[in-house]
Amino acid sequence: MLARMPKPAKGKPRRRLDADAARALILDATEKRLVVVGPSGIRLQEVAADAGVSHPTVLHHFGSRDLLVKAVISRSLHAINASLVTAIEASGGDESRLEAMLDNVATALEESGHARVILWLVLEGHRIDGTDVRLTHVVDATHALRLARRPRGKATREDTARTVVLASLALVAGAVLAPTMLENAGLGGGPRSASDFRKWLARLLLAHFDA
Amino acid sequence: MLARMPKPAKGKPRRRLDADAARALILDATEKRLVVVGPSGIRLQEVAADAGVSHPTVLHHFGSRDLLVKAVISRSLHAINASLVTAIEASGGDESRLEAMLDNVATALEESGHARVILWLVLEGHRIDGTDVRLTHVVDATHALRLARRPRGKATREDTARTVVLASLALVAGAVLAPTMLENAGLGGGPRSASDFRKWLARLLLAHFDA
DNA sequence: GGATCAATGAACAATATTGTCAATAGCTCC
DNA sequence: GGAGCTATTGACAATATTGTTCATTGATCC
Repeated sequence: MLARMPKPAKGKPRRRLDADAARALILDATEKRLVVVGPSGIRLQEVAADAGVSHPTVLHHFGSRDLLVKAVISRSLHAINASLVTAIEASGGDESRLEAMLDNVATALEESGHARVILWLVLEGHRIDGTDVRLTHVVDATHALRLARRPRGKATREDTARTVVLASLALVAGAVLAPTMLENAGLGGGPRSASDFRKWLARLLLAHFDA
Repeated sequence: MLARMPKPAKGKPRRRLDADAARALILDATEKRLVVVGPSGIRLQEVAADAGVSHPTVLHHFGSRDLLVKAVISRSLHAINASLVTAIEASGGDESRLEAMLDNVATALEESGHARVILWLVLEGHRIDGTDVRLTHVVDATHALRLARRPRGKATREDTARTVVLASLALVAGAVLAPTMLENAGLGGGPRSASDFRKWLARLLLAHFDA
């Protein structure tokens, strides 16, 4: 007895999207939370509210909170990969434009909070294997350019790989703590300081390539 | 009526520490959690279990979860500062030992998970102002050594500051994602690879100083 | 030994969060 | 218009987490 209270027959209009659109909408909201609070900070109610649905709807489309998180992580990693590839390719093959390339990658990492996502994932112990982020391609391309620029140089691929790793570390970490560190080191604050730092880094790396 | 059920007079021996010892014990347990799961991942029950007390005891000593987290963050930042200072001082003033210094700082950042704590804090939006971490001192010391080494050089303090920032970014970020990145870049995995990378970085920075 | 003080924990309360279920309501096809 | 499908949601359940209360108990002081 006392069957579940039937609805009072109120008429709040209900929108209905097809499954794919709903999933995309929810994933968008989830990704925003991912950037800000990380995987473990994602809350179904907040995601649902941001997406403009109720939280059972989220569960209906993704099965569980865990599956939702996995889905958004997977989608984010693909997006990160794509944005990095385009950022690098947009800089052209001219390595004298290394500065522009660093700027492109840096903005790609900062906007949409991709750098934050990478750090969240690493801190929380999620695996980021070669399927997700491909550094070897960057290394190969960079090394080819380097050899083309200095045909007689005795630059090893190992050296180029380490240079790429250094730049990656600086850009990923820089996206979240360069402001703090630059300010703290006596260099000014603001985006200008970070931009100048990248410019300086580009010159440093080029000088290393030319050494 | 029905007053709270009195204890069944069981006799589990109860240890009793003075407040400072208890606080230290609890802070130790909290810091371990901080390194692994970050500030927002700290749970009173887990901390209490690790410390061997009940969770009301934790609240008794710290007032609230938030105050506990603030206390452990404050203590961790002081510890980080101290360990970095000793790591740098232990490397001596000889800048040809830059490699040793980078190794010392790197191990200081990795052991006890100090690098992880720094990144957790930045990601979760906690302020790390100049009171906590002092880079200007490192910059000043480094610049003085640089000038002493190359008295006629026209190295600016700005350049030295940027070099220090680059090294800091590489070491902090490297502590958590160097293994992934090195492996991903085609350089091997394991601590050996990271150590080689730091050695390479030391040579790069010294070369820059000598340029 | 006895009194006093503080640390401790069992039980409870309150809220947050995830997940379940069944009824409702858009949408498409006929 | 009607039937079928399923996206949607209100209500509920179950657990997790933080915080409170109070009796107990270890330690110190006299």
